Amino acid sequence: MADAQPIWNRPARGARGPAPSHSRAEIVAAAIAIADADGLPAVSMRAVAAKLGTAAGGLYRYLSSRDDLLDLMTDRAVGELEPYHDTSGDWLDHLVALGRAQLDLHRRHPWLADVIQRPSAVGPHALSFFDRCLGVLAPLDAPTSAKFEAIALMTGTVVLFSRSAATGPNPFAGLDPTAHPHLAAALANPSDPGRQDLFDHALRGLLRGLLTP
Amino acid sequence: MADAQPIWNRPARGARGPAPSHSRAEIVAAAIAIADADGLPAVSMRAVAAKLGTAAGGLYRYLSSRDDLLDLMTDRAVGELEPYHDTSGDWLDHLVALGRAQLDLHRRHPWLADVIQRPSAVGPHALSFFDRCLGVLAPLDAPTSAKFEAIALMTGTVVLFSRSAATGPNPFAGLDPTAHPHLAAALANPSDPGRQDLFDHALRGLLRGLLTP
DNA sequence: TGTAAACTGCGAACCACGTTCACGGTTTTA
DNA sequence: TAAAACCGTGAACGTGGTTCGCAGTTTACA
Repeated sequence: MADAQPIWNRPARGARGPAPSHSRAEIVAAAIAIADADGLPAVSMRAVAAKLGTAAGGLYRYLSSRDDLLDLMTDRAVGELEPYHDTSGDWLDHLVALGRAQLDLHRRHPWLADVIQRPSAVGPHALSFFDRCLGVLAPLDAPTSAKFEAIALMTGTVVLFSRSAATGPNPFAGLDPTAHPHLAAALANPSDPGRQDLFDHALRGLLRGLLTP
Repeated sequence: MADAQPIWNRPARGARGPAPSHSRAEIVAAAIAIADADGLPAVSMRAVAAKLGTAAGGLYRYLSSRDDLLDLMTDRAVGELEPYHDTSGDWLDHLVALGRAQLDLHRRHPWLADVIQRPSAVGPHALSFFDRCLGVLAPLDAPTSAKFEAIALMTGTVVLFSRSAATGPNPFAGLDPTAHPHLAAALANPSDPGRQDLFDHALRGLLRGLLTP
């Protein structure tokens, strides 16, 4: 009953009692270090507590659930996108640059793709990012709903490319060419252009298609 | 060591011994029923086994892990998209129609969004769907990589809309207007056009932007 | 100043989960 | 007919999130 509010609006500690040995920031940092090194499944309460030299149950003095921890991790990582420098020039260039920064962030923290979609993970830094994108789009005359979709799908594109970079060999091993003729034909000719600016090109096309009449 | 192959290439049973009381199809149907009713976390081995009136350990005669079960569930659900009727007319209209069918599928099985991204979930029906999309795009003169991205992002759009329909109230409750001015302004004027064809419009814009020079 | 309330870290415990295993019974192969 | 392969069962293992009681510590208040 103590957490009717999301964790960002909850105070870290009360007034009485001894000073805590740790802090939310310290716990979140340890959890992110584990996730960066060994992946999200390795982020167990016991592992995080062990990295801090404490017991698992003690973490619940600082958070009320593992989901809270994931939310804090997410928003802290998103905070690495700041500070945002000033807006100038074309909105499309600017938004693509924001998307590329987001992609870099996801490459640094591959676990982000697995936690970022949960609604509870929208924290203050995520709001700042969202607000920033809307600011870039402000001079554009497009319906608000279209701008919302565009930003959401930009993140979707980031997740897509981040995941495809982290995945192993393609899942099309040993498929039947007669059953899937078009797929076989497409895989036959490796007409990949420069893999470098594939992301830029895709994101540009997406945004232009979504925000241009 | 028995499952070096993905589960679709593994035989269901051996030659000797008594006839099995169940089948993979029956198990998958029970699991899907549970997921549809109570969500993906409710799909535990024990719950699926209980619905079949058997013990949890017995399921491992048919599958080798819970991930296998999720893979089978995914591909079976994707199979509901078939049969595909003949191609005719504009490629864009056709692809949007495929996307809408995909969205209907995700509304019927909201848990799909949480399992569809895993690489191991690409089964024969998913390959058929992919091949079908490529067939629709065949007359189009665009690089293969662009077509792949477009199809992947189409699925991303479906997941986005499916999730936003399933999510509760918006996560922008009680935000600080001074900290996020653009966001507050955007939320102030409810300029939502008809929520009906929002998906169609977004998907059209996305595909056109991605596949048009 | 003293006492009660609120807080701290700690460890044991609970429960659910995925998975394994030995067992007795059943069907096929040789 | 005997051996081999398979079946379902139920108990068990290990791990995970979470709860709880305990003893010690700090603050608020009379």
